[in-house]
Amino acid sequence: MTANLNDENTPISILLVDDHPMVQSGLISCLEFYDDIKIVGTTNDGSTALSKAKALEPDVILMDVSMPTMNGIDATEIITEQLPNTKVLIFSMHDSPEFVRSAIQAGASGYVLKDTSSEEVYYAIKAIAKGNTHFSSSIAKMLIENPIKAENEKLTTREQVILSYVARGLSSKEVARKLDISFRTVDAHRRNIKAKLNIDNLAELVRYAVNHGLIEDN
Amino acid sequence: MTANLNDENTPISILLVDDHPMVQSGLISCLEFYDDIKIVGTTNDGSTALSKAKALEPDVILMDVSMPTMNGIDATEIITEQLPNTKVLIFSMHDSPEFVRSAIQAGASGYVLKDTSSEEVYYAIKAIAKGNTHFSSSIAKMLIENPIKAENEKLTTREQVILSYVARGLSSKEVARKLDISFRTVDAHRRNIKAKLNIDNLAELVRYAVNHGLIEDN
DNA sequence: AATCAACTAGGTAGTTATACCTAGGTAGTT
DNA sequence: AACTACCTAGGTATAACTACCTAGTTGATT
Repeated sequence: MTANLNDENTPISILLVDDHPMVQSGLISCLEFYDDIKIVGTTNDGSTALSKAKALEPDVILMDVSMPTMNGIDATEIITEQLPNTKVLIFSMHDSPEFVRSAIQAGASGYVLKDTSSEEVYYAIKAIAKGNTHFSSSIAKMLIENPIKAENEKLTTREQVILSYVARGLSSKEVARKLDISFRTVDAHRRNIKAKLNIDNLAELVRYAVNHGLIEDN
Repeated sequence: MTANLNDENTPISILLVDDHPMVQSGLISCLEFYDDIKIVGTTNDGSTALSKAKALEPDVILMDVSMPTMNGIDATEIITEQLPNTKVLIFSMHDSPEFVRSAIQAGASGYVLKDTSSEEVYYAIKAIAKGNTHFSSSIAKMLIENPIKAENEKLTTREQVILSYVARGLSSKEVARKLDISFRTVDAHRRNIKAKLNIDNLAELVRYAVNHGLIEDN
């Protein structure tokens, strides 16, 4: 619980991205205690996070997932591609396998849940700034129990799109019109999705979509 | 933005209930600025909130909704029943009509979203401590557009049972066998449910059931 | 060049859901 | 006694979903 200096003299620069003012305040008040890390900017949305990241070139971005106009996963994907020296630490309340998997595939170096302590957030920042990774213990456990599915068991991008529409209540015909494909194709995708997930009714499919973040829960 | 004294000399006592340490820290650091309110306790779960509320008898409880072991709505229902002098202000990121309606019916005096500023949280606390109510503007707008349903628009017990089976993935025939009634009857119930909820497809019905706790979200 | 995964799409048939209709029995209220 | 809400259930017809089948195109990999 003591303030540490990192190896170099310059503290780790951090950009906070979170649309909840209280979470921002909490992070600021908890992290300002450490003098080897320094918050150089804050913002509350993925798209402004892009411009701020380019302007500030922070060492680490603490990134929320659900935000207006651009979510944290999409922002992470762009940032890690354009700014290879900037590491992204996801700070989210969602612990579903799909969210975590998406974050990792988008290039995030770590994933901590919002119910973790400030100490752990600090250590996670230090770890990923050094080039390592850090995941909350429950996330790590989940990744072990629910390993990233074998390639042939995952839903493809197209299947996820189809499922998200179906779970929103669109019929196969409506999805077909939306995507400008035949309803036969939508039908085939639905069958493949259900086969992959070992589900044989629409209700469970909808619950799968809700539980895996394929759909907003309004 | 100046610190105010309230009418009496004793500040408003507040119990924080939120399972996110950063949100707690944020609220503490933002609210300690005002000397007419005082945080007398914090906890991270609904069931411990009950015991702390009884022990501390705070004027206001700032209550999160989604928490482990007991959610904020259930805790609010018990607290407002047993401690009529304690007001509950829901502090949630969920803005769906169902959550808000449940909170109000559970006896909450106000509902603010987590993306609101510390000033608004402060004013909300002051308002409900005086016996008034306070809702975030988007919540208030939503309540006007989507008014709380009248008693005759709520689902009956039988309809809830039917819906819970349907949302689990059972067909009308299967539900009929389960309840030992005709599938025609199940069908009629399904139509009535959809008419009441203004929903015209199974997917939205399932999501309604999930969002209303009619079904475990495994 | 061959293979494979993904996306595409059609045929046929059976099941299920949905939308209309009507209507009887029961329990509680006015 | 009349009214109402609720649960019950049948008829009919259409729309949607589901399960089988086959098969072409594309793009990446070997």
